Amino acid sequence: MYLCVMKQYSLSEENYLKTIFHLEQIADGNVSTNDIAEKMETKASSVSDMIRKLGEKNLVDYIKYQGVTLTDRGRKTALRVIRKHRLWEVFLVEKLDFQWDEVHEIAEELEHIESEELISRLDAYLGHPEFDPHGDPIPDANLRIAKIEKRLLSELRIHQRGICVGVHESDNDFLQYLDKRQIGIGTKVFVEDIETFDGSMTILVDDNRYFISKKIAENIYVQIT
Amino acid sequence: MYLCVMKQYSLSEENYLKTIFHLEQIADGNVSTNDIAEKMETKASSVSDMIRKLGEKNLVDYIKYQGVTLTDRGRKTALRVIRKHRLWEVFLVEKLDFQWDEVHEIAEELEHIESEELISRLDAYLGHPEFDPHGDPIPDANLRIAKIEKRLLSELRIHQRGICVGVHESDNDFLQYLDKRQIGIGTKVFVEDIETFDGSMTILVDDNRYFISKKIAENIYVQIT
DNA sequence: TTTGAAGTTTAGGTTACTCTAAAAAAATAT
DNA sequence: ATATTTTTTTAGAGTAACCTAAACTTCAAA
Repeated sequence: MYLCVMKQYSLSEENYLKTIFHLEQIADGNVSTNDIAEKMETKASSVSDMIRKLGEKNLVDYIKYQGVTLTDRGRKTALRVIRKHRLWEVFLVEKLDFQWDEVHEIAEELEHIESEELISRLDAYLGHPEFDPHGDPIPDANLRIAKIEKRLLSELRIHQRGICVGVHESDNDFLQYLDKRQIGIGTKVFVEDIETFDGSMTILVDDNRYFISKKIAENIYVQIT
Repeated sequence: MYLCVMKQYSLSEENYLKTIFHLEQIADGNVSTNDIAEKMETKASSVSDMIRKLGEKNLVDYIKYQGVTLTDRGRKTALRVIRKHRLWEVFLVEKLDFQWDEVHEIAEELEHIESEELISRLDAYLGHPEFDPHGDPIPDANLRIAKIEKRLLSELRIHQRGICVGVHESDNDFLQYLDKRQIGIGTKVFVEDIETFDGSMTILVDDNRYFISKKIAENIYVQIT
């Protein structure tokens, strides 16, 4: 019996699949060429080329001018990469003491290391974590991914309480902004006041009172408590 | 003050430098195109192309038809890659419980991950190891590499004792051969007899007597005790 | 329903790396 | 010293990924 595990997909292909996966989560329908190009900081023509190729390999369903959707195979491949990315992030933070705003770029590289065995051992070594340092769920070995009841902090009403469970865009500057205020995954927040004019909020975190813009509130996920 | 750490060299360039470094260790003079081609399992013409390019980038000194030597810059780059490779091997064996014959291929990929910070933290996490699982010395942060008094087991004379400190070629089959006989780094061996005809040896390891061919003995490094 | 703008694809070119085949240089044997 | 073999380089071409510019669809406003 032969179990040939060879290089399946190129670095570039994996990155496209990952991006398409993320865009599918937001825009419910087909993902457009332009959206992919923007997210990947490349040109639409390059994207066109690549999705044709991904189509031929049965990783996406693609009709010209109509955008793409991942096939089952494509989605699984994307999830495998995302699993690796998030596990490495946990490793970097938990074992190597990186800050949560320092790990994304490194994990972008590590996520393309091939070995299945490596990932399964890493997963065990980390104690099968369910969430990465930004609160995003980690697909398990069967690529099943937890869905949690979360909503944006900006959706909370006055005097509601919540626990911070994640961030929307993990931009480094934003993560540092949170760090400075000691806001992280698990932090309890209380909405003291909401400015109806611009949607900005006054929140209580531990014994501190912070004034945050709507844009900030739209970037933090909470679970209502 | 700006410290711009950008992608210095391509995966392919790094692999060439590493190979040239290893070949320089063996053949004392210039390294030939053909030797590089053979070691890298590629064609001499590809090598010619690449060393011209490495020459232009001041990573090797290259005179046509005369082979190459690494420049200081080239050697440092090679050592940086080797440092990463060996540290990752330690990680895989010590933390993820891989066997010493399972780590080479994975480390071949991991060695190209960029971040200096990552390596410095990994190094600290592993306790600044001096040797990798095969007994090869790990260059330190300043790229200094330990030299140890080692010689091939085949060079020992009858009735001499030694401690196994490394292997010459870490071929997987060979490593498994050693595993089966419980021979590893630190194992004490005693040369009971040498067959003058073919150089094969009878050795004592713990309470076991093994008969090994000259080829095997030429692949094991020992320190005489 | 046309028409212009926006979005998408195609055509053709660039770069990095690889290859085969042929030419050139160096080493070796006669 | 010349001929033959080996080694090395060059020439020319292929592939993957990217780009610009031009052509083609689609969509939406007039």
